[in-house]
Amino acid sequence: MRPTVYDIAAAAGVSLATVDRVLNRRPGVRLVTREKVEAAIRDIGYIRDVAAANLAKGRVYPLVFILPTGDNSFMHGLYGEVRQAMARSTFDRTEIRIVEVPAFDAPALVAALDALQGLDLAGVALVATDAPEVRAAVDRLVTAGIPVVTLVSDLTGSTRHHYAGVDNIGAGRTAARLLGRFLGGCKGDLTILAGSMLVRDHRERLEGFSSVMAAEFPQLRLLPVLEGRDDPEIANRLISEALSGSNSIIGIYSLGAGNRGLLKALKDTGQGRELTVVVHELTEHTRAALQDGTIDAVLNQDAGHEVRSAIRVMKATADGQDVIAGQERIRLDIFLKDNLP
Amino acid sequence: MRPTVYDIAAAAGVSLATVDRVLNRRPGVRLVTREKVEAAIRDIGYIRDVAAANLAKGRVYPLVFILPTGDNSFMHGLYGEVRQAMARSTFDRTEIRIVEVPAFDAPALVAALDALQGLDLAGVALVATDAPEVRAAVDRLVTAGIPVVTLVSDLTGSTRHHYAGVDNIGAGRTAARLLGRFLGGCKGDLTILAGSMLVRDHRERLEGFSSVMAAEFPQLRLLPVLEGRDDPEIANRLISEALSGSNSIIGIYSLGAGNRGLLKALKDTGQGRELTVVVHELTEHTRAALQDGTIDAVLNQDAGHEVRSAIRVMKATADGQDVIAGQERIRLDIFLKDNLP
DNA sequence: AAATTTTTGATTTACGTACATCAGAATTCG
DNA sequence: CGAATTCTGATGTACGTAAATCAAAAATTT
Repeated sequence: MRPTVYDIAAAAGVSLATVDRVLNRRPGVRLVTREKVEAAIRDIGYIRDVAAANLAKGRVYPLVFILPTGDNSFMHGLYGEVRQAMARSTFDRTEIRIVEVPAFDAPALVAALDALQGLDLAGVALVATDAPEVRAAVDRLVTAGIPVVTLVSDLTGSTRHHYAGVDNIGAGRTAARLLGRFLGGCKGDLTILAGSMLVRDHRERLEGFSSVMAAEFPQLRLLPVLEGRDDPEIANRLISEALSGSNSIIGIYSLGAGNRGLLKALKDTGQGRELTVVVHELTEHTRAALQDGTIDAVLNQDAGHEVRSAIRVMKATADGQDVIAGQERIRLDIFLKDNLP
Repeated sequence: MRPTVYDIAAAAGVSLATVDRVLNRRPGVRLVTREKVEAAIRDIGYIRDVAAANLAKGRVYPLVFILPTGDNSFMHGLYGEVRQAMARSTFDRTEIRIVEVPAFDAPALVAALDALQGLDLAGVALVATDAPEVRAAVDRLVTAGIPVVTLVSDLTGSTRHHYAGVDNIGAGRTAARLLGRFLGGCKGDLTILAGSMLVRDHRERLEGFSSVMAAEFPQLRLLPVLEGRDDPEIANRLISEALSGSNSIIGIYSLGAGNRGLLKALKDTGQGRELTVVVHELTEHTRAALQDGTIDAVLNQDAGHEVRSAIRVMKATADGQDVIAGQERIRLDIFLKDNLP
């Protein structure tokens, strides 16, 4: 049988009350006594039964998700996953609140973060816009003792506890190799569509993509990056213009969202052209395009996994536990038309 | 606040004891009373607090993993993951036992399954060998009320509750497309190395691979399947012979385990030849080979995810709860040298 | 209607932990 | 040394559920 608080008391030769004082960092225990109890805890290998403790405490985990607004399928999916997590809140004792902020808007994000100061939260998850002031605001929350995890896009240099998202440099590199190998030895130009260079994930994908392209596929030339702000309308316009303006484009890498617009442009302007296309994020639109051969590969991050992982990590961090590392690694999914879920 | 058993009692106008009798299917409740209580449960939306219930019951989940012996890295990894799960057993109230059976040995598997009859188990997970007698043995366990999940390789037609593994037909198809596209328009022969056609997962991978090859890459010819029994020694011999015997081989698909032997053959016999290689299962050997360019892609199933998923599903099935479907889907991981974890 | 059986209620203990209260012991201070 | 302070113990309640016991009520049978 797993040892209990009673076993600690017996082993340390103290009363239950004292054990409790030590376990819950309550005052009124002499140093020598405290050490005696802590030694007993180690000796008998006591592990707190979190379920029982939570029951006794009536513990709930108030969590906040700060999500960007945006009319693209990926964000819709992310919202959906958070809402599903809210539906499960009775089971896992969470109380989830969603805070919406405009996309790519650092000041708004900072304001949202600072508004959380002083609230009794078990964790904050945010899709980070990469800016020094955001980093500072995150650090303030961390200093205040609130677990913070970044979601989808990281904020390196900050003191956030965890990042629940994919390795975006690796994603960009992978996209480059897929495009490069799929194109065989063909020579030509590649168009890159990004959302915004303000978010770290997009910058990193581009970085990874460019470096593999330069090193291993020199016959492919990268055209200047188009910024579509993850907006289908803008993406459509930019890609249409690019395709109309050049005949040497043989491939496209879309590293952000708003692929609905890209696909429309491919249908309208790219008609009849032999294009190899790799995009990010599996949505109903990209799935259909993958199936009908309009695009060749989709790189994806599982939003559901990201949200669930973020919640697990925030809860564990909140009560000082550790997590199963392998379980919290967010994988880059590569979808061809043959392995769609 | 979430409703409790007291709220049911009040709502139904009965005593706590009666509520308990209904909730735990204990005898001694008239039909009308039972229905009154059940109506109240629905009305107030009562959900049992499983943590509290388990605490009160002192519940543990005795689980059995039936795993094949075998000297290949994938199985070693699987064992390792189960052992890690055993190390976590205090936390999730499991009591895991591993039963070893010879690989590809249906009678042994049947014997192992039947030996579990009558034991008070919360679940059985097995790597299935696909045979009618195994199916029957699994069905017997299911009939006896024990949750059964298949791991890695499925057993369709049986009444197993769940399959914790990848879609192997899709995996084969994906391998075919990767090989086909990576080879550009080249014409030539492909060698296929399997473990055994006795296990469903290998048969399915081959089936998916063959169908995509036939339909979309007619310039590539498939050589007869080599069966290496997931054994590095045998794989080495078979591949060496194949490469020595033919100069028209331009690609290899290894759909089973034992890739250590394949890699040795590639190094010894395949020296200097331009081969495009796709293999299954990420191990230290295939990882290194991917990195140094010996192989081009690795398809993988995350053994850790499979084991954890199997445990979650068995526990949930054991107490009649449902699971988060998306969380239990085992994905086919595609690794290029750029997205290695 | 009495005797019997079946249902139901009331109450208690337990699971492992948290937390509060109060009395008594040990320590420190003056 | 006694008084004040700090520590420690003993005890009880709570969380939400399970499970057992015994008495009382209701239903059924005779």
